[in-house]
Amino acid sequence: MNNEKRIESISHLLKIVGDKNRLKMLAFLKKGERCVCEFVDLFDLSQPAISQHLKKMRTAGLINERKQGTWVYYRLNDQLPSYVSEIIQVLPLLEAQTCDCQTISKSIPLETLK
Amino acid sequence: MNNEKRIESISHLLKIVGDKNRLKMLAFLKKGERCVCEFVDLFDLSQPAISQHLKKMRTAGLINERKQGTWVYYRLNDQLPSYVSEIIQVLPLLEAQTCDCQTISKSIPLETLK
DNA sequence: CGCTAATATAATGATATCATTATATAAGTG
DNA sequence: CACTTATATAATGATATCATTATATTAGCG
Repeated sequence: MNNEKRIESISHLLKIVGDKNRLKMLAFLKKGERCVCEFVDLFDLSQPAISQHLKKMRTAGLINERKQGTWVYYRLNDQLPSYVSEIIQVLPLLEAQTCDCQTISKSIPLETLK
Repeated sequence: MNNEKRIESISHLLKIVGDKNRLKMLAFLKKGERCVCEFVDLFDLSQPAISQHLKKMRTAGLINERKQGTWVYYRLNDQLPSYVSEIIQVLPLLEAQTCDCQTISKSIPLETLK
């Protein structure tokens, strides 16, 4: 890849990572896999906005998805470019703010309840 | 600084760094201090556009300036956050494409010619 | 199979970003 | 001090980005 293309690809990835809400989502994923509905509960954004952010990050290779019935789980890609890993490292851990039992039960896959 | 503010400040910096032309400018600064006129010669951008990009990067603390007569020189700040250093490290070296003697003489401070 | 819940996509409007042209500032020079 | 050169700032238009509302899709369930 020539320099121009290389710089463009870095730029593209940094634009995906650089959005405030997406950074928060990445911070939220630091502790592990999360269900879409957890983002919807935690973030002050509409469900379509969440879905679109997740799609951008998935398309850019930042996160991976796993579908389980109606639910979709996302996790950090473990093969990220070093400079992206470094960014994620400096992000604070972001936890769910409130202990909303309904939310939690919704986010647990059926199997684990059996 | 709370998590929200911290994430916002990271986001802000990544947006400054994430622009394609600014990334190229940072790549161009990897080899050392450069005069504004060198950017104007090398980049396919108007002089005001260059000036505005440099200002954004200076305001964000990415680069430092040194004025010498009419000329203004910029260099990478040597105290960058780790994740920014990492980005700059992976940038390819960007050199002036053509050996334009007029350009070079313009960019050399008077003293060095005496 | 019809209903509900979870998620995705489409359409659209608001705002941010970037580039350009025009103009200002400030230093050097005859 | 008028003129030129280097750089910065202002004004403005084009495009990109982001959020919302509306709608589609898909899985599970009675």
